[in-house]
Amino acid sequence: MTTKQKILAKALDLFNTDGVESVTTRHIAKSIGMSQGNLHYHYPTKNVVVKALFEQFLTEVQNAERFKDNNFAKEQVIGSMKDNFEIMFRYRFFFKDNEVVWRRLPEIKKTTLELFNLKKTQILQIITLYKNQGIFREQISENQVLFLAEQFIFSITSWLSAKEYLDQESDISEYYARFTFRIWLPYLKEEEMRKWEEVL
Amino acid sequence: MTTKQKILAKALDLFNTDGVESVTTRHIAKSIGMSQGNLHYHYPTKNVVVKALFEQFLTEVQNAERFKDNNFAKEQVIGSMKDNFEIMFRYRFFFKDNEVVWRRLPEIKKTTLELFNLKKTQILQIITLYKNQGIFREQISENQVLFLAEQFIFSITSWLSAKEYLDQESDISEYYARFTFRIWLPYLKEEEMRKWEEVL
DNA sequence: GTCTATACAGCGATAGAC
DNA sequence: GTCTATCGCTGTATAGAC
Repeated sequence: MTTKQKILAKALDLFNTDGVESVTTRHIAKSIGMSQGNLHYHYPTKNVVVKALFEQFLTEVQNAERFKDNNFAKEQVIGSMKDNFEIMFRYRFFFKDNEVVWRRLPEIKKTTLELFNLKKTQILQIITLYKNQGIFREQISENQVLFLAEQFIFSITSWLSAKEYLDQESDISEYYARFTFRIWLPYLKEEEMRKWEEVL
Repeated sequence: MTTKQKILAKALDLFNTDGVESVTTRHIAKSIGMSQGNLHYHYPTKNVVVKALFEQFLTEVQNAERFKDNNFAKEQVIGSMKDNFEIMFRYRFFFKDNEVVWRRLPEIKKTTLELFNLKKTQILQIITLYKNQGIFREQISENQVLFLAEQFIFSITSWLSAKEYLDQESDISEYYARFTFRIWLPYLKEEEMRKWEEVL
């Protein structure tokens, strides 16, 4: 593990537990056992550390992308969601303290919104596919299906903020992947609903 | 308007737009046109200002409580939600920057969680009532109804964080009150669904 | 109540020796 | 690469005059 990697790992750890605004370059340096001056040799400013972490996050998300082969089976969807949630959880300060980070580095806000817009497109694709396969109830209006997509995005973007309010679970990522997936159930035809409930 | 009120009003304004962590007592004092020393005469520390704002918020929420007469009609529920959302929006830094506030003042975290637990009890009450009135579809499992309550809480607690990710609307509180209410629709019997859709 | 002045701590960041 | 020392700045909080 290089010095730069050590810095990033410890910074991520501290940002997640104590918050970006209260963790200083001094804290990071001290808890690795290195001088603050040396840290600034590797990363000239605190913002550069944050940016480096965000790059790391983006890379991990891209590597975890599962839908390259256009396989949108429900097990695939729920698995992909779990992957993404797991990564988001490791970099959770970007989402729990998003406002603080965004004020410091507006370009991170921009990229994050772009990323979730991409996810939204994917979800609409999946919904349309499912719709054509006839798994939705006929009584569900067009409007309500679009609403389903919004709810989905809502859940994906906000589960980390909501975490504190709902009852805690051991495996947070797993829990919320299933939670988010459960949104679909009442929209499905009865026989589909049962099949999906088995997966959850 | 007393000096203390002026300070609170301006502090709230600045906290909402620039974030608690970056707004200083100097900023607040300067933008009212008073000295920083004087501000500290009225409120000894920044945390006391935050606490005073939270007290104000709690008072407003209590005064807006509509369910004292146990009227749980859907128009009443949606109206109450709009009221609450409107208040939350005015004090939005407590929810958008909740982590920052909670790190500074853990007692605010405690009270906030208690408040939403109360809301959760209310919602379960309402759901049970509606269930007994037979408005839910028979196919919906017991589990799924409990899930509905969780989703509801999820929406109520996180709409301000999610705001940025979804498409913006002019009247945010109104928009999200309806958004949250729409969660119910696919759980309802067909004739009820239509009646509810009219309200939205 | 309101002001000015000031003490003090902690921050990000740099300089220079090794 | 790594260290120590230090600068400049900003934020919180207090003291004392009016």
